[in-house]
Order: sequence, then C-alpha cells, then structure tokens
Amino acid sequence: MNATLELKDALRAETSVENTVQLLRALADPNRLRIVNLLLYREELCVCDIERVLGMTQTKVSRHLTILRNAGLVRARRDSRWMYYRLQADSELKHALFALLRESGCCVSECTADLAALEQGGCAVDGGSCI
Amino acid sequence: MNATLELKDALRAETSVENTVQLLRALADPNRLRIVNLLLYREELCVCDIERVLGMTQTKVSRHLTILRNAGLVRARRDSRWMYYRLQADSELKHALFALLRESGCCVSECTADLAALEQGGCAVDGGSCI
DNA sequence: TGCGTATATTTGCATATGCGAATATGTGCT
DNA sequence: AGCACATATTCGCATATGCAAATATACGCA
Repeated sequence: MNATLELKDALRAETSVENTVQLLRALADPNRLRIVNLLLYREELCVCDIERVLGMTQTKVSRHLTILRNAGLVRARRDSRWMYYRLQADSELKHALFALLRESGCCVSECTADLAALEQGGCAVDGGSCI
Repeated sequence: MNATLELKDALRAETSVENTVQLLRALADPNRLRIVNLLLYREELCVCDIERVLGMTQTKVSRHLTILRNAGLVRARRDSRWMYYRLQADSELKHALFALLRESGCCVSECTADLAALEQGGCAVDGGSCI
C-alpha cells in the first residue's frame, strides 16, 4: 500500500456527509472565508487584529469565529485579555480544504488587500501557517 | 515557471471570495453533496435515477439540481423526455473541489450505500467521471 | 473594589433556505 | 388533439442565518 492509498483510506474513515457539510457550511460565508484566509497566512491572530484588518465590527468577528470554532475549523487560546485563534487542521479533510483555499487564493482581489492590511502593523505572531 | 506555479496562477486568476462562497454554499447541503457524489462516479445521470437511488422526491431532486446548476457545478443535457446532468469542472477551483470530494469519499457510510444502489440497475451511462 | 479593555452573548428584526403539495411545462406517442 | 411520462416551478410555511445594538463576561491594573 502506497502513501496515496493510505491518505485516501484515512480520509474515508473520518468523513461522512454530515461532517463534510458542516465544514463546507462554515466556510461558505464571505466573512468567514476572509477570516480563514488571513489565518492561512498568519499562524495566529486575535479578534482585534481581524476586526481591524477586515474592517468588521467586534460583534461580527466574534460571532463568525464562534461558528468556525463550533465547526472545528479553528481553535482558540486565551492570553491575558486576548483570545488568539488559529486554524485547526486536525483531520485530513480539513487539511485538504485549507490546502485548497490556500492554493486557490480564493480571493485574488479582496484577500490580497486584506493581507496587505495585515502587513501594516498587526499585533499577532507573524509568518507561518498551519498547513 | 513549472506546472505547479501555472496551476496556482490559473487558480488565482479565476477566483474571488464571492465566487468561492457560491461554490461552497451550493455544496454545503447533504442532498446536494449526495447528488454530486453520485456524479463523481457516474458520468451522467437523469433526474429519475437520482430520485430513485437517493430516495428523494422528484421536486426535491429537481430543486437541488437547479441550485447546483446555477452555481455552475453541473450542466444539463436534454435527451427526449430525460434531462441528463453531469459535473461541470470548467474551472480549476471546481476541479479541485471535485477532486477533494472524490478523494475524501465524503461519505464513508451514506454514499457507499448510495453507490451500491446505483449499481442496481441504473438507467444512465455507466463508468467514468469528469475528473 | 472599581475601572478600562477585550471578547462573548443576547435580542429583535429582516432575509434566506428547505420542505411538501400543487401546478405548469416539455416531450413522445397514438 | 389528447394522454402519459419526465422534469420544473410556484406557493405557503417553518426554520435558519446574518445583522446591529445592547448587554454580559473575563481579565489586568490601580
């Protein structure tokens, strides 16, 4: 059995229609897709970073992060007053989805601007990504 | 420039947040995911095939196929009284999504049963797939 | 304890989505 | 034309989703 087959088997074992739908639904929103896109290029970001970079209200960012967290696409870590979020690629399907989004750019116009804004003095850990 | 870079560029050129969201939203439904899954393994299926294999009403199948068609994920061909649907992988992003779904199985339990039902006397063209 | 900052949740509302039932359209056959 | 079959659309309803505004919670600091 080669590596490709092993990957395929691992994917089959973990997936179900409902599980896949849950992940797709969580990603199928422009706000959440932009948030995930930022996290593809920054290992970790706090709510206020995302709020500032994407120009969304705090309520909006928090709500969408909660949805992403409930879908298991991100995980949170508290550091003092700040909550830091990062992608959670803890299954082959999630990993494949993140890879697809990263490769697709998913955002030639919008997200390029988002990433540029991120460069302008984000307070988060820079570089890296989970995939 | 190598093949990988060319693929990446092609993806970036065609994608936008709204376009990606439209595709994800269309896929983010259990009925539609099961329909797409069938089409990953059969080149072409008519509405009555899907209706019978998935045990859905005609109205339901038709409505969800319309949504998939509006998203550009499938295309239809009329042959006499029958409408035949097939996947439309006419962009790199769609191609990547179909490949991901096919590799993921996306359906270890449910879709295996669907595909087994499909083997039991479907009236459609068999074998093959668009990807 | 009280204050300021960071984040989360609730509330009320508008819109979107999914469903079954009924109906309409399109096609072939007689 | 009229009937039967295959598919599409409309309608009314229930539920889900997204939003802003207001409020609540959590933490650090004085």
